[in-house]
Amino acid sequence: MTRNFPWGFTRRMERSQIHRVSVADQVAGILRQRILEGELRPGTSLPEIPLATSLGVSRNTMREAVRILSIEGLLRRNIHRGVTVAQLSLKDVQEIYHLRRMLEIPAVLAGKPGRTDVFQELRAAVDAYEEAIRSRDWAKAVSCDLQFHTLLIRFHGNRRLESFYQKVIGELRMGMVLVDRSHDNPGGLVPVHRKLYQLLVAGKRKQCAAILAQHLEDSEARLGRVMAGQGPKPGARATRAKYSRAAKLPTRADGRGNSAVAGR
Amino acid sequence: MTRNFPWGFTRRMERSQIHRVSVADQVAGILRQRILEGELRPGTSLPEIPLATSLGVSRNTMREAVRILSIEGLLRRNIHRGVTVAQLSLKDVQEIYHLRRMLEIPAVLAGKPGRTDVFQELRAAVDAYEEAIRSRDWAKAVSCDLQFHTLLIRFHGNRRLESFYQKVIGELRMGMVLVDRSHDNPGGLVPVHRKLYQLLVAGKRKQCAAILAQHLEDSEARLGRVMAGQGPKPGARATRAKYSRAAKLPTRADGRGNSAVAGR
DNA sequence: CTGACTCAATTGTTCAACACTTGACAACTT
DNA sequence: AAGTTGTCAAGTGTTGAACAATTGAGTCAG
Repeated sequence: MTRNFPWGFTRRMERSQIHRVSVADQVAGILRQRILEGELRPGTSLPEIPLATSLGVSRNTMREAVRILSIEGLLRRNIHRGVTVAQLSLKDVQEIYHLRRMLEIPAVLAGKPGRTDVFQELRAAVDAYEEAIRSRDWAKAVSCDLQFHTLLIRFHGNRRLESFYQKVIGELRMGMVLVDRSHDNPGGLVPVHRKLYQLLVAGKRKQCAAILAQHLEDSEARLGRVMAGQGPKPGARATRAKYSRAAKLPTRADGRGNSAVAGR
Repeated sequence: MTRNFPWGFTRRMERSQIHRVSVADQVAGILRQRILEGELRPGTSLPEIPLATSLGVSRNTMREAVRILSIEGLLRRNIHRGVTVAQLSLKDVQEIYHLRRMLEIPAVLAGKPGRTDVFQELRAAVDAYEEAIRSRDWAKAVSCDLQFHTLLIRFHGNRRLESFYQKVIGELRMGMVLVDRSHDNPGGLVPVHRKLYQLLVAGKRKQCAAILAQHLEDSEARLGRVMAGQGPKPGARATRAKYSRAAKLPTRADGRGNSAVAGR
């Protein structure tokens, strides 16, 4: 239904391009990105006022943003004691991998050859993964890794499940930045993903599921090892976040510039 | 670690019983209850200011509560157009039942005889269900029904999964109040639940799973029929909620009375 | 060393004001 | 009459300031 207009726009463009997200959502998106990218480490304390002024928003707006993220599980809120970036325990990791096995394996088994769209995206994710490894961009590599698995979930064709899975994967990513760049074999997982993809397009679902199960097992074991290694450091707890007034949100008067702020 | 004190309290009681929930959470709990009980029907519009004054809280606090519920999926927020109680579509119902099959059936299959605690709670849920039917308390009956299924999920032993399932079930309940009291055979499901319970304690998991699958199938079909029957009524859309200043939150000066407000 | 007290810092909550959108209605044009 | 353009009220988004409540740390007498 995209009607064409003489001046070259379409109705659809008019609606979709215009920047129509609340400031609180944008702030939440920025914080989410910083947490997921590891700039804000688990356990970091986030006082409202400095955080708000550093982003150039009011305290109320910042509180809304913080609330969004604490409901999403990225922040932990202790009443009258402030919020901190959530911290994954070993038990959390076990729970998350239990979920992954529970959701990803049936997803693979349900992956019908008809979903060519998903297959294409999977292929793209594997390629991007390989490219990220080649250029030693570890952060992007992690993203591609998780993107691949998120796409597997799509075979279930269930929006609620997909958003739940993304939330879970987000928590995991927060734990993985704790692993930092201590990857022992960074590129080792590309062939695994490629193999999974090939088995999938070949329709060999059971074989694919078996390899996936093994892959998840390995992945959990590796993360578990790293987390056990660098246990809780009581001295370094409650790190205070440093703020720079550099990255401010655009004021309304400044214009409606960057629209690529929203998270996920 | 519950130390006893001369005046008869324990440390644990001191911490847990004291009313230490933010007002916004309480407000969210109240609204959640009203939505889930059907007092606020799907599609109802909820303007901030009257809603805030009717509960005796400030507009900001009400916005906090609304934010919580919209992230939970109970409210739908249209920017600059206000919030409405979320409305389930037929597709939503299909999605939810897909999830239920996906989560409940493996849960039953994973139900080991060792979980006597869960078995006891299941038994209690069935009994309460029967009692609710006997006393024709349909709202409570629905609660017991859903409580039974929530307990099944506990066999997975995964907190994240359980909270996700509860959220999904909450949405479903919102749809079920739409069904209203049009239950054709109200008590018909008690024997099914009892049968499920018995098969479970007997360790006959596969048989139990089969009956559960059938039960979910029937349940989805019935809900689908009812929803198809009373389709969207364009005239009755955007109903405005009526507010009575009767039910106000206790002011701080009034005391720290009711602590049973928090949701879930 | 313990316990009571003080005090600064931070969070929870409220209030009032302004900016911005939206939907509806009246006025206007053709 | 139909469509377009002002106008306006109602409601939401955001801000800034204020006050209440809680916490954690420091102080000081016993």
